[in-house]
Parts: sequence; structure tokens; C-alpha cells
Amino acid sequence: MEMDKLVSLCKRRGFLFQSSEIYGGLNGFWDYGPLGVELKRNVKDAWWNEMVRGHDELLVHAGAPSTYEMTGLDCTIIMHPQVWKCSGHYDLFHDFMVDCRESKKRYRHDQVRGRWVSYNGQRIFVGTQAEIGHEEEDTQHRALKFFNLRAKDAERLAWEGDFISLTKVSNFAEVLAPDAKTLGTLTEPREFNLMFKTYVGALSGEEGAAFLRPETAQGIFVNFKNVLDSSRVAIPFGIAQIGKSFRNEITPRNFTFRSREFEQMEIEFFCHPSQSRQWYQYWRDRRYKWYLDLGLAGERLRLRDHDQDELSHYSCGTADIEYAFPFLPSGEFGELEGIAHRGDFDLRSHMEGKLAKDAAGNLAVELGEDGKPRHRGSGKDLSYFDDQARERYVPHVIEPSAGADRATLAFLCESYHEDKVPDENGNPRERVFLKLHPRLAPIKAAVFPLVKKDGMPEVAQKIYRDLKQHFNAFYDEKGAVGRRYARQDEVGTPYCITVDGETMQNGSVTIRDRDSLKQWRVRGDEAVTEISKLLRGTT
RNA sequence: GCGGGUGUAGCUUAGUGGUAAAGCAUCGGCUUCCCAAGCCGACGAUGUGGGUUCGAUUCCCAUCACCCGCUCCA
Repeated sequence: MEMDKLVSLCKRRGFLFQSSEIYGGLNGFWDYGPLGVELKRNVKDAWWNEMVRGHDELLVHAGAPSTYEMTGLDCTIIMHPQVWKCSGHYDLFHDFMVDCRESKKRYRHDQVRGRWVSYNGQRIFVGTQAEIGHEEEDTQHRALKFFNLRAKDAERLAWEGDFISLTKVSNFAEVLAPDAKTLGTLTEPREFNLMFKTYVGALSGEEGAAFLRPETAQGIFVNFKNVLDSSRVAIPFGIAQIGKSFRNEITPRNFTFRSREFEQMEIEFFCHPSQSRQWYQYWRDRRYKWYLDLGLAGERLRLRDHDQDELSHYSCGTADIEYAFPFLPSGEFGELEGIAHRGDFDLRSHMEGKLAKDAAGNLAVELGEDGKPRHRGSGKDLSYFDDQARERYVPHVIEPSAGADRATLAFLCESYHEDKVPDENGNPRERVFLKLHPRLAPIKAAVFPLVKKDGMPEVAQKIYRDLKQHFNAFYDEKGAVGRRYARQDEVGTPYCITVDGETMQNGSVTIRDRDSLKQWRVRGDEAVTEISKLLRGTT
């Protein structure tokens, strides 16, 4: 499937528009149109209903170590700035970068090191990215080359002091960049903040600086105690949240795949440390199955366990659910959801302060140069007391974190089909249709009078109104019926009900199936029951 | 962020330094008893901002967006 066909269909039929299009658009932002909002809402509802409302806490589910509870939360997008310092996002997402005009490389400002050297009256700063221990070798080699000297002339170079960070250098015109041959190729350091910054309060000053959340998860952690104290849940249990997140992506690309404003569906599942491994396995498989059940059943979907070296410093296991999006090179997959075993990193960080691995490889509060915690925690006790076992502990966390927009996009890509159907003369004619799972389809059923006369519209309208009581239905009486079928196929409507001459005789109507084009007759007054049955049957 | 390419109606395309063309789609009417048919009519475009010019959609500059490659990717 060519991606531009889907993009074109999405725009033409009102699934997705570029944000602010009449002003020329805004890179990395997308709007959902009338049908897109229904589709995405169905995706989110399918998730919420299955994960939260429909969860049976009295039953031990297949693959689960025990029963468990599920509950929900909806927290703010802007939170206390300290949340992002303790979560690690502030340090990770906030850098100054310099670009090299010659080599086209980009460096973190604080990671470029170097040393001053003079020769023949010229003094330059030789930058390097070589590893500790190889810095001297690298800088000497490049300094010689720059001054057009031979190796035996090395002692004619006058080096000054020790290696220092580029942050200590003010005049970049004297800097030889790590991969450059000429001087002064680096741009001025530019602030590179992956989090959107904003200001709380009408007066904007740095003391009011805050961030739009880059993930919904932290809101769950900081409310852990509130949920525990207010809802009688007991470990093991999960807190689910659906909401917008924001990341200032460097290169938003590939339609909605990498957007700067996007929606997440996240669960933080809290369990006893001794059971966390099993729960991780359970959620990994459970979440994979969710996509399978909703129609991503082909080879384009896969579950991939991260290699050891891919894991975050705090994680003891992470798996991605990935989809081979058509815009990716053949053989490559894009992430739909990550299921991470996060241990007690998050709760402890919000208690004690931001954690980091110490020399012994254990998580400990990261200290600043002054010996105090680099980012102070809340100081609140977020441990859990199990009265049955008389045991107190900091729960471990399993985090299934899904992208609502990515899932929606994957469902669209997977559902796009072209085939040939016979036209009124029996000649094959190209048809485009979205083979969406009925549960996801924006419109569940369309109702047509075969022709706009002989009382058919009135009968069809009655059925339409009945259907509308139960689900999203669509009524159309204009033009040839084949065209009306085609239009519904293109937006993935699974069933069309048609009122014809026979309806006027015996009250029966036809139901047409989107995928097979098969038609059969049912009683008009049972249309709602029939369609409901069909929607349920395939769910 | 860098390099290359592309921007004409909702979509696909044509064309020109001097009134911007068509097909499809959409809307209205007629017709039509099952898969985009037919007839009549209607709506509708040079991404944005500058410059050159008597006149710019066309030439130049900038900008925005999209595509490809690189870079980045918690």
C-alpha cells in the first residue's frame, strides 16, 4: 500500500487534517476530522473498556499470577516542575547543542571537550569527542594536521592546561570542531528542549516556568498515594490514564507517527517485587493480544523483547509492540506500545530524589557537586503496607504505555484495501475500502432507500432513527445506490441496510456486508437487533 | 538541524510574463429497483510574504508545509 493513498483518503473523507492548514500548517501537529475523531475515540474506548471498566477483578485471568484490580485517573498536563526533575526527563530532555557547518554533525555542547594549543603565534581550541584516554592522541594528531606539521614536530606545539569542556570557551571562531579541518565551523549553542516550556501565572518569569508533560505516567506516580488512600484498592492493582502528551520532536515525520502533540494510553501496574517478573510477562502478552483482537493480525505486527543493552538503567525488562508501517523501509518496524518493567525507580525517585546507578550498580539518589541530591524528591512516603503479610515495601511497577494516535494510524494502514468489484454492467471496477474491525469503524451501519420515492425514504428513516439510539449510523438517499455503497466502503462502514420494493411488500430489508459484498434479508423492525448481533459476533 | 526535490480546485493532472484548462469528487434538479451509470446546472485553485515588471501562477528572494536522504530519537 502506498502511504500517500491513505493520506489522501484520510484528508478527503475527514479522518485527518494537518493542523492550522489554512495558515500553511504546523509541522508535527494533526487534527482529527469528523470520522477520525470517531475512529480514535473507538480505539480509546476499546482500550479503556477492556483495561479498566470491563476488567473482572474477581477472576484469575489466563497468564496472571493472581486476581488484580484496575482503576483510572485523569490528571493535569501541567504539573509541578519538580516532577520532571525527579522523573529524569528534565536532565535527559534538556540540552544545549552545537552544529558543525563543515561535518554536518551535531554535538551536545557539554560533551565536546578540548584543549588550547598555540603554534607560530596562533592559538586554537582543539575539540574532540574521543574517549577518555584517547583524547591526547586525537587532539595532537588533528592539531598537527591543522598547522600542517609532521609527527616529529609535535614538541613545537605549545599545549595549555588540561582538557576542558567546550562550555568554557566563549569564542567559537578559535575552535577546531571534533570532525572539522577548518576553524570556527561550530554554531552558537542552541537550547534543545524536548519538553514544551510554559509559564504558570500571568507574569512570566523563570520562577513560574513549567512544562507540558512529555508522558502521562508521572501523573500516576505522583497520585499513587491518593489513589491508594481513597479507593480501597490493594496491591496488585493498576492505574490507567488516557491523555495528551507533548514532545518537541526534532524531526516530526511520517504522517501522525511522530507528532509533537499526541495522546497516550498508559497503565502503571503496582505489584510486589517478588512477583513483578510474572506480571511483566502477563502484561506483555495481554497487550499484544489486544492489537491482534482488533485486527492487526498479520505479519506486520510483532512483539519484540529489548536486548539487555537497550534497557534503561532502571529497567529489568522491556518489550515493544511494533508495526511495520508502510512508510518505513522494508523490514523496519515502528513502536506502537512499550511494556516496561520499571522496578521501584519511579516511586523511589519521587520519594527520595532522582535516582541514578552508583559505582556498585545500585540505584541511589544522584548527588550534585555540592554533595546534596541533584533533584530533591517529595519526601513523602510512597511505600505500601500489606496488612495481610504485615510487610512494608516499595511496589514494583509494570508500565504498558501505548500511543493512541499510533494505534489509530496502524489500524488505518492495516485496514486499507483495494479490490475489484463488478459494476452495473458486470465489468470489474476498482474499489477502495477500509477493512476496519466493526468495533473501530466510525460508522457502524448506513441506511439507504434504494430509490428516493415510493415511500422508501420514510421507511429507511425510521430504521435509521432506531439504529442511532444504539450506535453511530448514517443515512443517505442521494444518487445511485452503488455510489452510496462505495462511499461507505471507503470509510470502513461494515454494514449497509437497504430499503427496496420488497420492503414495501413484506417489510424485509437487505443487509450488505462490506468485505464480502454479500446481501441477505432480515425484517426491517429487527434491523437494530441484527446489526447489534453482527457487531457483537465479530467482537 | 543539513542537503536535494515538490507546492495550481476536495483529489489527480494541464498550461502560460497578458482573461488559468480538464477529468473525478461535491452540491442542486431530472432519471434510476442493488454496487461510483446518464442528462442539465452550480460551487471551486496558482501555499504565504516580499521583490523585478505596465502586468507575475510563471522570473528572483524569503518563509511555511510536504516528500526523499542524512542527523536525532527519551
